[in-house]
Amino acid sequence: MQIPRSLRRADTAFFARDSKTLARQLLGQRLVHVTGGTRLSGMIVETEAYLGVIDRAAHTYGGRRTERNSSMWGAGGHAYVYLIYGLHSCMNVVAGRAEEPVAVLIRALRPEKGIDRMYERRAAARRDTDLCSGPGKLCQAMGIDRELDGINLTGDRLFVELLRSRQLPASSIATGPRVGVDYAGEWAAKPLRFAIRDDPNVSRPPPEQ
DNA sequence: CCCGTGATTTAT
DNA sequence: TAAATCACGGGG
Repeated sequence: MQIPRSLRRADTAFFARDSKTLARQLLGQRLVHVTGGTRLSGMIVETEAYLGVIDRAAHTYGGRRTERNSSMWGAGGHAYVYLIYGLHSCMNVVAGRAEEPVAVLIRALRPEKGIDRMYERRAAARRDTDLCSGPGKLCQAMGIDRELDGINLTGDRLFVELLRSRQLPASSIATGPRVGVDYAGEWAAKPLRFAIRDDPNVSRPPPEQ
């Protein structure tokens, strides 16, 4: 089968931008994990931007630099994967440049390849929209865990395929406050969550603006 | 609504 | 060294 010429991989330059722009730019692109000789993939339909040292909701707020968040301090184009609530992995795409600890949380995918494998990994899922409709769910379905923390996203294991060269029109992007950051004061309300409007795989539709 | 679950962070 | 926290998900 012919691979479309337009299908290129996101490179270092693609990731080296501010996290808010990258969060929008990632919508409609494809996340791929090659594992155990098989390919699992899904189209990114929901993201959140984390703005680094100024952002009270970010793990790097105030310049915090710990063993857990060290991937966020590296160059853009690497993964930041961490465990939350002792149970669930969450995957971020590190944006910007080294020493600028900004990232984009991947919150939901539309499952594409390896859907049968995803069901095997996620016993609780009843339909396709249960597979990747949340940051923990998609990591479980895609087999992404802390072993992949710090991995280079321009390599051959975990990467982004660009399905569109332009970002989606603003009219098809829903925005809203980020999820689960109520502790973050004024930063909790900022519209830093982005989703493809009306996509059934979104973890929860952002409130109407 | 509540609760599991445990690494990480922060307080003492 | 101890306590609190937590970018979540599943089951009532």
